[in-house]
Amino acid sequence: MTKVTGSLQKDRRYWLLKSDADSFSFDDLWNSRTRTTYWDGVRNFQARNYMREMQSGDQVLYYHSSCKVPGVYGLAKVASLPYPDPTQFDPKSPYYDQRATKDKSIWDLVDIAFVRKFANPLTLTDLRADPALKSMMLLAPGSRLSVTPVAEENFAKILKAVL
DNA sequence: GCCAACGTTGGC
DNA sequence: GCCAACGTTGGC
Repeated sequence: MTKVTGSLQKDRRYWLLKSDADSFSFDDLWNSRTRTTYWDGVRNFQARNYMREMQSGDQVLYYHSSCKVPGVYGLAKVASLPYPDPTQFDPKSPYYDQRATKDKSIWDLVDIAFVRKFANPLTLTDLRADPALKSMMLLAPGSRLSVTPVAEENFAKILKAVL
């Protein structure tokens, strides 16, 4: 019997990350000293599981939610392997999780680095207007996941539309 | 600010 | 393991 589990894992190298524009926008990332941030505070298991699949260099669409014009505002990339989210251990953090121990991290994160800003965002309306993008997880009815994989062809289409 | 959709929690 | 209650998300 050959064990094939590992090789069957889908090769996802493109992602969409949602950020509440009020808390940390793409401009905040641009204006930060290192132009890199750690994506803390993910507290949804499915989102976490996607994050655990991330590899350094994966490309990231940076999406603003809960704002006047929701949409993709810039391009970023994964700049680390997944590692424990330190806020889960901090009783003073709103993201504190008392179930987590240093030996058993429940919530993981990756570093995200700025790549480039778009002259104009590709808005949610734009995304919905393109039938080719209909399969995007972001656009699924009722979808609230803050971390979703993006198919390579969709990623290419979005970049082409915006650059 | 509203509200529909979703995830999580906890009583049973 | 069901499911009601609750909290959160996020577009509008």
